[in-house]
Amino acid sequence: MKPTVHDIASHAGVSLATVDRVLNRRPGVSARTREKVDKAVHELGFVRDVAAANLAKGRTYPLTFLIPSNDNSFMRGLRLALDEARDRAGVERIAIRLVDVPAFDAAALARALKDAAADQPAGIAFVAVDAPEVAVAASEVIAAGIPLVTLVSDLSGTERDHYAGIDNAAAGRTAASLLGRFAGGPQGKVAVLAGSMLVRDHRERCEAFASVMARDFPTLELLPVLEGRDDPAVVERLVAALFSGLDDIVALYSLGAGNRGLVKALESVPAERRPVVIAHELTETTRGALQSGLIDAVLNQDAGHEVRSAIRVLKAKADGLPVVADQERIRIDIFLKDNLP
Amino acid sequence: MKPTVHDIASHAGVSLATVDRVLNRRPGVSARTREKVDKAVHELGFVRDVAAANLAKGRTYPLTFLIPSNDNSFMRGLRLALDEARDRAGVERIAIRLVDVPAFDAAALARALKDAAADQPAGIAFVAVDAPEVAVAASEVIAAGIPLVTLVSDLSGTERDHYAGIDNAAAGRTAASLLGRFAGGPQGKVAVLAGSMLVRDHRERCEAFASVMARDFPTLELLPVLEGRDDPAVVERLVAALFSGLDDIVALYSLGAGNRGLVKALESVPAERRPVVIAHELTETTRGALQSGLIDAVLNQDAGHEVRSAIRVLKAKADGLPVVADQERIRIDIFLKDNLP
DNA sequence: CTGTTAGCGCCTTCAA
DNA sequence: TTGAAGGCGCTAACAG
Repeated sequence: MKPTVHDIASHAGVSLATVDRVLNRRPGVSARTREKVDKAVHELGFVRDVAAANLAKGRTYPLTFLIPSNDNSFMRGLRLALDEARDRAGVERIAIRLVDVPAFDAAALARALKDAAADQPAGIAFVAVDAPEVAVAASEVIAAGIPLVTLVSDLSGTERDHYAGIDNAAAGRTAASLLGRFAGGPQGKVAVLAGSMLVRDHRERCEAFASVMARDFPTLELLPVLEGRDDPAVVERLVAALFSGLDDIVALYSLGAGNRGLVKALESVPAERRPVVIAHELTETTRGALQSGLIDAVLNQDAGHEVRSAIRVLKAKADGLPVVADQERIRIDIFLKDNLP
Repeated sequence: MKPTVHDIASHAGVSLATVDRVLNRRPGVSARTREKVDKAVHELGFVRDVAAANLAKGRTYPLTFLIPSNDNSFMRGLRLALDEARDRAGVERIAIRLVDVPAFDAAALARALKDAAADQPAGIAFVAVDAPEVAVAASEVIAAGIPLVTLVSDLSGTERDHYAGIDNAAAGRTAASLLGRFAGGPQGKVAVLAGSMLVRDHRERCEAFASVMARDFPTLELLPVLEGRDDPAVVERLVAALFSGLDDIVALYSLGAGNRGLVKALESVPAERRPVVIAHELTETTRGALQSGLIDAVLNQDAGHEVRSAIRVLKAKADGLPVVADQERIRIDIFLKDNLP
């Protein structure tokens, strides 16, 4: 039978309360007593029952999520995932507060971080804009002892506790490999469409993509990166202009959001001139485009996984528990029309 | 504050025990009382705290896993995943019993199923061999009221409670799409290497692969399927023979296991004659082959996810709780050299 | 058929 | 610095 605190107590010859103090590293225990308890814990192989502990504590974890108020499917999916997490809030003893933040706005994000910290939540998760002022605000949060996790896009040069998102360099490389091999022919131009170079995930995807293209498919020519601000309207304009100008574009990598605009623009490109297209995030739009053949592959990050991972990590940090890095790695899903879920 | 059984009891004007009886659908409650309680539950929006319930029950779930005693990396991975699950056994209140079963042996599997059922575990998970005698044994397990889950490979024509594995038809289609596009040229032969057509996962992959190849890449010629019994030695022999005989094989789809043999055989194929290769399961071998360029893509199912899913489902079934189908879907991971974890 | 009572494993006052 | 006692939300004897 699994040993309990009672077993530890009797084995160490102390009371339950003392065992509890030692287990939770609370003060008011003599060194000798502490040692006795530690020894008993070790000898009996005691592992505390987290469920029972939480039950007794009745503790809930107020968590704050800062999400860009960007109206694209991915962010909507993220919100949906948060709503679902809320539904399980009771069972998991968490209380999620969702705060909207203007997109790509470092100053606003920094402010929001400080405001969130003022509430003293058990943890904060946020989609980072990679700017110094955000880094400063993040450091303050950490300094205040509040666990901090970046979500979807990471922050450079800070000691955030964890990053819940995909490896964006790997995503960029994968896109390049697929696109290069799908394109087939050795000649032609390749367009790259990003949201903003201000966010680290886009920058990383872009750089990795470019480097693999240069190495493995040197005869394909990369066009200058277009920034669509993850906004369908802007994206549509940019892509339409692109295809009305040039006529030897063989492939396009859309590494940001706003693919509604991309698909619209692609629809009016004559079928015989349509490029190989690789995009990010599986949404209604990209799913439809995959099925109709307008898009060839979609790289996806599962917002639900990211949210759940962020929550697990924040709870663990709040409890001072270690996180199993391996279990928290967010996969890059690759979807073709053939393996749509 | 979340309502508890106490709130329900006082709201309905009954005792705790009665509330408990109603909640757990135990007999010995008058229809009127039951209604009163149900009404209170509904009105207060009561959700029972599963953690507390389990604590009180002190219940553990003895689960039996039947795993083919096949010595390939995937099955070893599955065993590893089970070991890890065992480590968390205490916390999750499960006790896993692992039973080895001869591979591809329907009679032995049927017997093992009956034996396992005789122990009256809280649930059974098994890698199915798709044969009538197995179906019969499975029906008996179900009839005995023991939750039953197929793992990795499914069973036709039975009412197993759940299948914890990937969509193998989707995997076959995906392999065909990638292989066809990677192969580039329109001419050449394509080899298919399976483990055994006795298991449904291999059959499904094979059929789906063939049908997409026929539809989308009709000029590539499919060779007859080779059966390597998931055994590296057999696989090596088959592939070596294949390449010594024919000289216009442009691609190969390995849909089973035993890829150690495949890679060995490929290594001795002259570089300029090496085919596009798509294989299943990310192992040390396939990872190395991806990196060295011998294999172009690997489709993977995460054994850890499958085991954890099977456990969750079996527990839920044992408790008569519903399963969130969506959350239990096992993804097909696609790995290129660029997105190796 | 219904209620009382004593735990499950842990944490937390309150006293000593 | 230590211990005793009560309780978290739920279940399970055992009585009525």
